[in-house]
Amino acid sequence: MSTPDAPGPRERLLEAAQSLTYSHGMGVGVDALLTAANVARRSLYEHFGGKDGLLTEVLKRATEADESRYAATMDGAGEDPRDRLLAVFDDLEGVIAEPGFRGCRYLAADLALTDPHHPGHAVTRAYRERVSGRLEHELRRLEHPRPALAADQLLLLIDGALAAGATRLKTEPAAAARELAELVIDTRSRP
Amino acid sequence: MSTPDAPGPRERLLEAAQSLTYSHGMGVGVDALLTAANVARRSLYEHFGGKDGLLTEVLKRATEADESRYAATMDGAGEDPRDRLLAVFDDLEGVIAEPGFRGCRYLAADLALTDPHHPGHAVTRAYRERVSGRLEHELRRLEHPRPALAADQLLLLIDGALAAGATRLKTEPAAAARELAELVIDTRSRP
DNA sequence: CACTATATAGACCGGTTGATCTATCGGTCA
DNA sequence: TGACCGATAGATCAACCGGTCTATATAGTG
Repeated sequence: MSTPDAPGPRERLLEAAQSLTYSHGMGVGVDALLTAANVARRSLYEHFGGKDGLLTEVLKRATEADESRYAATMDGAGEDPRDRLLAVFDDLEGVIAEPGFRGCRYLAADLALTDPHHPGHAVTRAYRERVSGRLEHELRRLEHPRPALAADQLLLLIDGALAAGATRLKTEPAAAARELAELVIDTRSRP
Repeated sequence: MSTPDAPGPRERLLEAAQSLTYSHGMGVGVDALLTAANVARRSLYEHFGGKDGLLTEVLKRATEADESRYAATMDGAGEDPRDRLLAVFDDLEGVIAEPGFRGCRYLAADLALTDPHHPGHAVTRAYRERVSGRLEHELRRLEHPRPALAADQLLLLIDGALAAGATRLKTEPAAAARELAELVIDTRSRP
């Protein structure tokens, strides 16, 4: 007889925080989070120990979601590694075009969390390495001469496109990045 | 008989704010700024009208300094437009290697200033357009087939390199970006 | 000298921060 | 029924926020 939906306070808090920390930065007040999630103050400290714990968990959740998106995007492009890589940049266009787009959530988090020892940094760092690993994996399948460097370059293009998408509305960063991504991917040997 | 140095409170405040807003984000407290600058509280409101005014002026100063750096870097590379453009990416390596490097100040500011109407945004936007204009100017001198798009791509590479430099310590973003910049610059026609 | 502008130190304001607390409500299960 | 547990609302806390204030000190100019 229990309603299958009706997420608990922990879930509501995570969802509200995921949305608010992106739109208003990591500096959002606890009160705003609690109000948006309709959750008691105490529940935050019961479930996450404090604001930092909540923020860290939010980042973890976000990375999982984004990694799933990478996987789905690439799988949706078929088996060819080249198609799978370029699909990421095609998808970027939609990401940037989304209504409330404000750039890369993880870069914003790293810049906002001044304390270098904040646990959130480890989450974002690990995420980037996993994404880089996915890119490198496809490049290896293509027998790219420098898969590690090329993966770094593709990630650089992604970060650059997200930054440009957040700051230079008139440009078309996804298309610009995709064009360069093709050059990176199709490099067969040093010139 | 007046000592030529001994900057006034306004100058001291700007310098302290320029440093602290970069290392600790735009969220630094006014007290921290005043203490670091050794300036009376009132002076801040006399000279800048408030914290927002100070932050905006800090961004303005920073953009002027960075634009001078672009100009000096390019002029130091000689007359050839190709050399002048690549010098920017060579300089990037030094920028990223600086001790307290924390990524692009202006991207961080845009992400931190949640209010879309904050006057700081206009400063950063104008700065990016001027930098893009400098790049495009050199590309035109090279008779690049698509100077505007290529300038966007070079700026995207710069932002990507700065982001990677702040978040992925092991990689060499400046060199990676420079390599791609060469491809952008040397594009003579559509493939 | 006096006048004015500018800088200083620091008290003070209302509001907000993150965090801890008590008390109560509403189920579940024995 | 009654014990228990997660969740709730909300009072309360010290600390800090940006901003205004008064009073005093200093420097330059007439």
